This record gives sequence, C-alpha cells and structure tokens, in this order.
Amino acid sequence: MPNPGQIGHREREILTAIVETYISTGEPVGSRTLSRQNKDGLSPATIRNVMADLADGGFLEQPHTSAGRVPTSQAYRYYVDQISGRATISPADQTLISDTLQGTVDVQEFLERTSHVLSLVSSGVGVAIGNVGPKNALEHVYFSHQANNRVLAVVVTKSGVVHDRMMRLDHDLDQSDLNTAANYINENFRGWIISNVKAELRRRIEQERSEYDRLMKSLEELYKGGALAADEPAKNIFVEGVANLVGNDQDRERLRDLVKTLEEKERVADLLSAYLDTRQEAVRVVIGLEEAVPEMRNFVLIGAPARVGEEMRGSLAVIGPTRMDYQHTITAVSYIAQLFDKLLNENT
Amino acid sequence: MPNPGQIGHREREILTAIVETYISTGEPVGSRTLSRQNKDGLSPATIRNVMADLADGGFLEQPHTSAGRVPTSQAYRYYVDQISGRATISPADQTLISDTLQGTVDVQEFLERTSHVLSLVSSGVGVAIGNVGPKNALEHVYFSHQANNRVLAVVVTKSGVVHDRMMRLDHDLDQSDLNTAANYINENFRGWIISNVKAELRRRIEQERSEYDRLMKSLEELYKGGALAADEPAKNIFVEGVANLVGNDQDRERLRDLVKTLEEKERVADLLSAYLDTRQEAVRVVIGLEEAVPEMRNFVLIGAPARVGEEMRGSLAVIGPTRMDYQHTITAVSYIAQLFDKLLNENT
DNA sequence: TATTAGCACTCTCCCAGCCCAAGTGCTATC
DNA sequence: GATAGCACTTGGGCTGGGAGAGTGCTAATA
Repeated sequence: MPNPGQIGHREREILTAIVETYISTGEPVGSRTLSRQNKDGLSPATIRNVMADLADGGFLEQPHTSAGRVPTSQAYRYYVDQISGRATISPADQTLISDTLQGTVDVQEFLERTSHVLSLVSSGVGVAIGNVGPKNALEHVYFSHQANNRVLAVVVTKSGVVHDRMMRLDHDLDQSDLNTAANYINENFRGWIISNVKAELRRRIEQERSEYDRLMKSLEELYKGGALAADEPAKNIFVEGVANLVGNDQDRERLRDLVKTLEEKERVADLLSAYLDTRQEAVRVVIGLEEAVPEMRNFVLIGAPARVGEEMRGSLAVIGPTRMDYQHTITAVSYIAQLFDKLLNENT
Repeated sequence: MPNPGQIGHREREILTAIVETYISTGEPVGSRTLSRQNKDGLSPATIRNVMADLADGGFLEQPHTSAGRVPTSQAYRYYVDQISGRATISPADQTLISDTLQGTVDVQEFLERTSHVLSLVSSGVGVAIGNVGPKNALEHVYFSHQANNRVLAVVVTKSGVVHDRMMRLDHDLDQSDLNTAANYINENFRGWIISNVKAELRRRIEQERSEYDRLMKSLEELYKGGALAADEPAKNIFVEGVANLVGNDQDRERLRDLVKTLEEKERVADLLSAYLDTRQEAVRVVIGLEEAVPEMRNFVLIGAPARVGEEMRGSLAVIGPTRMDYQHTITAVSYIAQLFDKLLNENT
C-alpha cells in the first residue's frame, strides 16, 4: 500500500482533477484535456509525467495503450477522503429533504420517504432500514381468534411499532381464552423488554406444567406459535430508485443481476449491516463493493447508521455508480442521519 | 376492424405459427423459415401469398421491405383468443406454485409470495394486490400514548388485518383517556362495519357536543386524527421480478421509464384496477398497454381479479413482454386466482 | 383455380480496409 | 524541473463490397 505522503501538492491536484473530470464525462481523461482545463497552465507533457507517477502508485489505469487514464478504486478512495472535510449541504438539497420529511409522524413513513428522497438527490438507489431493536419494551398485546385454529397476535411496543402475526396453533383456543391470556400478559409484563417477557413466560410455563391450568396451557400454545416474535430483528427495508441505475452504461447481464440483488431486500440489509456499525460516527463510503457482491462492480455504498442517542436504530444509504457526485450525496446522507436522530429522540 | 371470419383454416395455422416462432426467436419470420418448419409442406411462395393477405388484414407488419413479418397487437390478440380454450396448467408449474404458497397463513404473506412466484413462472413482473375492502368489520381497537401529542392507533379487523397509524393530535390525551375511548369503541361497536362505526361515532359526537363530556372530547380528537382510517382502501401492493425486464432488448430510455413506473406502486395498482373488474370471471389479457402507459409499448398485462365468493378482494397479474409464453402465464395466473379464493374462503 | 417455381430486386448485416483523432513514452532542449 | 517535439499505438468512424434472407411478381403446372 503506497504511502499517501508520496502524494505531493501537484499530484493531488491532478488526481482530483482527473477524478472529477472522469466523474462528469465518463471518458478516460487525457493529458491534453487536463492541461486545457487546468488553470495552472501546465503543459500536457508535465501532466503526463505526473500521470505516469500516479499510475505507478496504483491510482490510475489505462483501458488500452493509447487511451486516457481512468481512476482506480484507490483513487476514488483518496478523492473521497480529500473532500470529506469540506462537506456542507446545498440549500437546494436541504429544502428538498426538509420538505419531504416534514410532518412525518411515524418511523415507517420516515424511512419510506427517506429512501425516496435519497434516490432523488443522489441519482442512485436510496436505501433506508429500520431495526426493530431487541430492546423494545412491551406496551400492549391483543390476540384475535380466526378460523381454522388460527390466531392473530398483535403486539404494540413502547416505541410505537406494531407487529402483527398470524399463527396456526395445534389446538383451538376460543376468544375468551385469548382475552384471558392477553390480559395476563398486559397486566404482568407491560413495560418489560420483550425478550425478557418471553424468558419469564417460559419459566412460568415450565413451573406450572405439573398442574392443570387452562391459562398456562393457552400461554404455552401462544408462546410456541411465536406470538411474541416481535423481539426478533424484523426489519423495515425500503429500497427505491432502482430506475436510476438503468440509465447507466452497464452491460445488460450485470444490470439484471444487480436489480435482482436489490429486489432481495434481505440481501441489501445484510450488505448495509456488514459495512455500517454503531461505533463509527459519520458517513461511510465503501468503494470496491465487487469484493462482496460481484455484480456491484463499479458501484459504491455511501451509508450512515441512524442512531437514537447511542443505540443504532436503522441505517440509511445510497448505492450508486462510482461515477457519482460524492460531495452531494455524502452531505445528503449525513444530513438525513441527523434528522433521524432528532425525530426519534422526540419520539421516545 | 376485419372480420375474424375472413380467417380461414390455413390462414389461422400460418398466423399461429408466425406468432409462436416470433415469440421464441424474436426475429421477423420469413416465408422460407416457416415453410421448413411447417409439417404441411407448403412452399414458401404459397406462404408468402397468405402472409400478404394477413398483412392486409392488419395482422402482420414488416420492419422493412426485405425483412420477415412481425405480428401486430391484433395478431397477439387473435392468438391469445385462439389458445385460451386449451388452458391446462403444467405439473411443474403447479408444483412450484403449491410449494411456494403452501402454509401461508396470512393474506399479506400470500400476496407477497404470489408476486414472487408469478415473476418466477412468467419471466415477467409479478404483481399482487390486496384490497382492504370497505366492508371490514371492527374487531378491536387500541390507542397508545406517545410523546409530543402523538397517539398510535391500532385497529384489528374481523378478517385479521391490522392497521396502525401514528397521529398527531391537537390536544394531549393521556393513556387513561385513551383507554376509556378504546373501551367505549370496543364495547359499543365490535363487529360493526368500520365505516358505519365512523358514521355513528360522528353522530354521537355531534349530539353530545353541547354538554361537557371528557369521553366525547377524546373521541372527537381521535376521530379527527383519523384513528379509524382503516376503512380507506389502503392497499397492499407487491411488485416483484423487475429484474426480468432488464434482459429485454428494450432501449435504455424506455426501460428506465418502465422501471420507474413499476416502482410507483400506486400506478401499478391503478393500472390493474383499470383493466380488471369483478364482473369478469377469468383471466384477462390486455394487449396494447402503450395506449394507457406509453413506456409499456410491447408489454402485455395478464391479470385476474382475486375474488372471495362474489367480492373482489385483490388482483393479481403479470406484466411481461408481448413476446412471452402466454399459455404458461395465463394458466398460472388463473390457477393462483383460484387458490386465493380457496385460501380466503377458509379464512372467513 | 389454387399452388408452385423462378427471377429480379431490396435491404440489413458483416467484414475488410482506411483514415483520423487522441493519447502515449521518450528524448532533447530551455 | 518543465516543456516541446516526434514517432508510435490504438480505438472509432466511415466506406464499399459481398453474402444472406426475404419479397413481389409472373409464368408454368396439377
């Protein structure tokens, strides 16, 4: 790995210029073009020398002998690190984002709008994920009797998220059994962390097993049916703006695979959780996604954890082509991440 | 509009052969090719004559003078009408569909899996929509107090669908106000059609307005906040298999517009409801979508209403290229539509 | 009379050949 | 150290000439 210190002032400037030119044109950048647009008035020959050095350092590549240079992942990496300091969001973006997210009153909707607005500002794919953390506290449960031994379980958590789950049970419980069970849970466990409720419930069921107890029987049935699965990390995953990718000059095959991958929302969620974690504060730019997901060659992920206080409650990201407006997108992602914290803090 | 009676036996056979050949190859079909594959051993010249007639009748088109013929919308229409009689589902499809849908215990999941399996069997986009009909009966409501004047309303309907809605109210109601209100509704209105609940509630609120009544105040707040919006035709819309379209030899521009349209699920829902209605029994094949949605040139919609008894409770459809395996897709759509009825009938 | 064979014609696709523009590396010079 | 000059490389675009597939028309045929 070449020492970034090797990069002097002039190198840096030329590299930046190459990356930016390539981002906006998509054509390999030649020494002549660069010399013309560069205010410093360096001659093409000089620039060629510098380019040769940069190519040695692994920052540039040539599609073929007589073509211009194309930035490598390493160059993007360097470029992003360079600009990441001077990030201030444009007023236009700010207005758009605020207008879109204003008045959202629940998390679901916030996430959905976020993925939408991200896809708008970035010309990439906007992703927003909400983690229903395992630390959710129970507020209220309700069980509804359905035909064919089925029961609908509704669990409301303190943070205002509603889970519903249709279950098929081994034995038929009638609505009054269900009400009794729901009352028992509501009275004994309101405010408990859901996974604790499950543990305690399990303990009590075990304990009482010997005696015949209709209530405990019901609870056991419901427990086994997964009535309290609300503590599982069920995720709300919103992916939007796939159409933005279609404009890209990808080959068809890869594009199709990419779209397919993005349709499998679980995979997108896994991808994000692989690269974003709570500890890291700010926006993260992942270049070189093809190592994890081959069809994402030439794509980058710009994401941030969405925290409420210390706890990670979601993630948001843009998946877009390496040739994208990084500054723009990074600031937008970071801005929304902050809004998220703000919204959910007043929520709790 | 040419009279189908004009089409004789030979014409029909040749037209069918052209459509099928074109579907499988994607190339304009020439007289020679056809003559070779046709068992009747007609000479190319004869076939050319017939083709000329069919072209006059508006069934065939030529991309350019010396190219083969390509079927028009009219030809597809005719072809589909021809084959629609002999529709029996293939065992392979049947197995795949049954395996995928087996064990689905709630409607949501059924719809999701349906859209998935439709996209699998048809190489097109699978769409499944559930209408939460206005005739839903109330089973249970619950209101949860949240920070900042917000209230979470949870409404469970008899058919086992759960609606939740976060609302911001003008005045703060505490949890005990909310419980009182919920109890009032549960005790008075269980089993009522939700829109009737709303009407009656409104009436009672009006009536009691003169006197000061804390309960009525709460109910009014909640009502105005939209607590009982569960009767609105909120829809579950599942669209899957967009990746299948990318393989198509569309021009980029149109493909992008198409993907964009499919991402706006509301529009997809509108499209379906425009073409499918309760009265019609079976699968409907809509050819010539570009009249409604320009970017859908060369696409067809194969859809069916999903009924439970007489009532239309959803729709399912495949949106795919005109060049698709109609027989296959039509039978699959029809098969799933029947399963839907079966599943939800035992549900009610 | 319906079918077929023959023929001249049309059009697209593909390939080879050619030139041009853009870019490079190297060397000599300022 | 920066620049100018020069010979060299390479992909893209343009052209022209088959080859192949297909057509419409006319004349011959069962």
